[in-house]
Amino acid sequence: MGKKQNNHVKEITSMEVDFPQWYTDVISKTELVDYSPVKGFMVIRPYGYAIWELIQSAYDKRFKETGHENMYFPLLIPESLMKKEAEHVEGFAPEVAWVTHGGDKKLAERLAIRPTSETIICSMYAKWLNSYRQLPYLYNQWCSVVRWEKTTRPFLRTSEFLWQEGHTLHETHEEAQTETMQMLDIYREIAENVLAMPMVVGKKSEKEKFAGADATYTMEALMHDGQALQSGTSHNLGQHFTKAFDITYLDRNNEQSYPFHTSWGVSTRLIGGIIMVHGDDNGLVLPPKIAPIQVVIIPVAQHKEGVLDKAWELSKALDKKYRIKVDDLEGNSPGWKFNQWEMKGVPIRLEIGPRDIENGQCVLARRDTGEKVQVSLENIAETVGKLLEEIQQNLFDKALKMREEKTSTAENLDDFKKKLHENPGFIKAMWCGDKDCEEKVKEETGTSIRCVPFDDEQEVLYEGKCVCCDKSAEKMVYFARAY
RNA sequence: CGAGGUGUAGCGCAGUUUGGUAGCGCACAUGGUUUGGGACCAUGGGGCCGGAGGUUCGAAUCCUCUCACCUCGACCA
Repeated sequence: MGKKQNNHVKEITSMEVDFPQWYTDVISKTELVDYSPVKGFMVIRPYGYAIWELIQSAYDKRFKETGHENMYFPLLIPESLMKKEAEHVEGFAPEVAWVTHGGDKKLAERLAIRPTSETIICSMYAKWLNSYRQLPYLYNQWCSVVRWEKTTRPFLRTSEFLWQEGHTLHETHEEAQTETMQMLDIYREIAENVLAMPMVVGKKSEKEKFAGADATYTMEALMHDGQALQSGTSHNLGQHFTKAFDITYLDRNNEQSYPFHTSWGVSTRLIGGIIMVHGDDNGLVLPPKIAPIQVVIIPVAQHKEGVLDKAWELSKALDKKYRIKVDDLEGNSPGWKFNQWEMKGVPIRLEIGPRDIENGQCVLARRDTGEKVQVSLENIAETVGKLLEEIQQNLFDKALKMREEKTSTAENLDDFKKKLHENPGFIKAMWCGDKDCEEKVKEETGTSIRCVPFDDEQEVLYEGKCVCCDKSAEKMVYFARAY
């Protein structure tokens, strides 16, 4: 695996040596993003955007299968609307960007650039909803939102990010709860099956929940450096917003009622997760299902008779089912191309040269293991298909193994600090449920409660007490440092 | 917002201590030889040194201010 020291080649910093630098190197050298002229705002380049489009379509498909429709609301929200739900304003106030002028003229009322759209959407739902017959409302929008962040990192925390936000209304609290859980499930399903990122799911603590929610549920992934990434949240908003926005309808008993409300979102942050979960010292490793290029065909000795023709012939045999690229650029050696596409995380490299053509075979190299095999050109589509599936599965398995290796159990604070220091990652511990303890742990260890697993995934780790105090422990929770 | 760091060609850097008007590698362009793990030769184009002010005969280099970006903390998807 040793890389040649070559001064004209841009190297990626080793992730062991300097993880943040590794991340910055990877995202810029693979041309996923670039920094824009405005602080905190990133340009998503074609290769990065292609990944987003694939993530988007995987989620969008499931949203639609579960009855949701897409819509679009304006970017700007009047200040008066923003202020209607008290907790919500308070939570978002510090990071809202405001439009104050139209041309040279000062506006009568400031307009918020949406940090999230609950308020404006509720204001419209209030106009539209009259009867229980219209419920449930199952709507979603794909858009970007702006939150004026102090420190930013591409994909993980930017002042503008792309996401989807679902906003639904229901007749009953139970129905809203079912919806909230259904969407969390879909989030996890796509994250695990498509992005190959194993998730820990559960409920947020009161301290960590969304501003204005009854309850927030989350999926959390563990990165290579042992930090957790909140990867998607689903909120049961109860009637906080529907009351604040006076959304009423005539219910089955012919009485005016407030509906129950949910919202849920995933964002371009997922791309950051994919990079940090699967990546290695050679760069990106993309799960086949969201790789913009699944197979890159590299002709070897492409000037020789028949090589390029064969490469294109193979491309045609594969491109009905898979995303294929033939790298026939002259002037770059095959070796250079191997390294380039490895860095960009393409799952399979197909090498085809005179020798292969003579033998009716080609070489397949997989990105996840580096393994190279010679395979027959007959049934190449089938061979490639199987290998892509294998890679997809292997990436999930590897990520799960990594997470398990980086998950420890702690019985008390000293134990906690020791484990965290020795093996940064998730710390499972029992918790009494008090905010004081939650804050104390945070202060002393720098970790927060990432989630409280659901009952069916609860464990009794050890007999007795809260990790932080003498009270009896109510729940097992996951702690970690987080992005 | 607190601490540290960096701004010189598209990218990576040298030059700054000891001021004299900008250099290297890669990339790019053209021609040729190459091609199974980051090829080579030749020729060529491209920067006023983040910005402003000051000191000086003269500033990338010294001084002052400022801006941007990166990293680490505190806060948040």
